[in-house]
Amino acid sequence: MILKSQVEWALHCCAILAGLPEGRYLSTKALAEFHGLPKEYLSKALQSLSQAGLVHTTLGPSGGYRLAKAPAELTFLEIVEAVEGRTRTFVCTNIRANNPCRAPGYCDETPCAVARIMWEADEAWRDKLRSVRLSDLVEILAKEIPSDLWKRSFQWVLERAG
Amino acid sequence: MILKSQVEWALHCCAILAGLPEGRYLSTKALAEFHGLPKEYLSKALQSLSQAGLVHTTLGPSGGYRLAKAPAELTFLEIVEAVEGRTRTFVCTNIRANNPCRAPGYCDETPCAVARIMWEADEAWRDKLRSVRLSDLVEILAKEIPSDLWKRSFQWVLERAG
DNA sequence: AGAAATAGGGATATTTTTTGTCCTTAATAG
DNA sequence: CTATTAAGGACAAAAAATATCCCTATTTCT
Repeated sequence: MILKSQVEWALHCCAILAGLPEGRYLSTKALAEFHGLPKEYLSKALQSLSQAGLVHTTLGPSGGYRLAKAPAELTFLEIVEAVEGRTRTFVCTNIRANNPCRAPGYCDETPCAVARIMWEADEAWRDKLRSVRLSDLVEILAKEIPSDLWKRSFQWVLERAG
Repeated sequence: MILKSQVEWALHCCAILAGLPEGRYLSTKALAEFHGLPKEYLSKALQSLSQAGLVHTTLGPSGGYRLAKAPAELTFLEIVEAVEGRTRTFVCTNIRANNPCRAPGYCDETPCAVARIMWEADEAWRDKLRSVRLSDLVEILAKEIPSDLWKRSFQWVLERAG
């Protein structure tokens, strides 16, 4: 069970978009080139962000993506779920229903105990992701990325932002 | 990203094995029949439990599986990891290394910040699973499964345990 | 000794998911 | 009018999940 690589891509892209000046847009092409990713496929991840309402888009030359809200209002969970979906990581197929000792028409009232426990763990994972904001990531990056690289990257993005 | 169905199977099988009297064994055949699962494939999940040292096995008629330790000493995490593996759910492909602004030979000192955050969430998931023991599950099941069904199931298993 | 049942594990097949490419359409900027 | 963009559908390739089949060594029972 491994998350799609698109999750990683989306998070890094959002980090870049977080640094974009107000009202400007960055294209799939620029984001793909910056991260060394296949443009067409990255596009699917960005479309997921768009459909989830996390980013705004514009068409035409100088078009592209920008965040739909402030980095402090955008959580990791929102980004992860936009790409990966909201279905729980544990799926209960209710195999207890196959127990040969059960009465034929017997119907369960509560979800399976195994599933409930697994879902609690799933929730713990989501709680953690919900507690981290995009702005937290940007703060960390600003601290640990060498300032010259940080500046050059910022400049690189600005030159390509519509 | 969804866990293998074998995880569900392994958890349910361990719950059954937890009720097995000291020194007795239950076969793949019985476990598969009880849960309505494909015997050959379930066998792979049980082999994973065996390789992880969570269960003991014996060969021959009356052979099968029993827990290698008390249900109170066996955590959900151990079972899940035995089947699903111990690799983290988020894999970092270090796409920051593709940044065109980086100096050619530049080498990162710390893991990517995005990965660190995702791994923390992964740890939260594992922490939760580690906090639940197989005996906790058995307690819950004992409470919510109708007592006649519980007894019949126990009997069913006993009749097939070697 | 022989027959039957078992776990272990290798080989293979099928299905689903992930990853990726290609192309068309509508919108936008210059 | 042209170039560029996002959106999205169709399709292809690769990887992973889900099986199935078969052989071997071991154990139990007769």
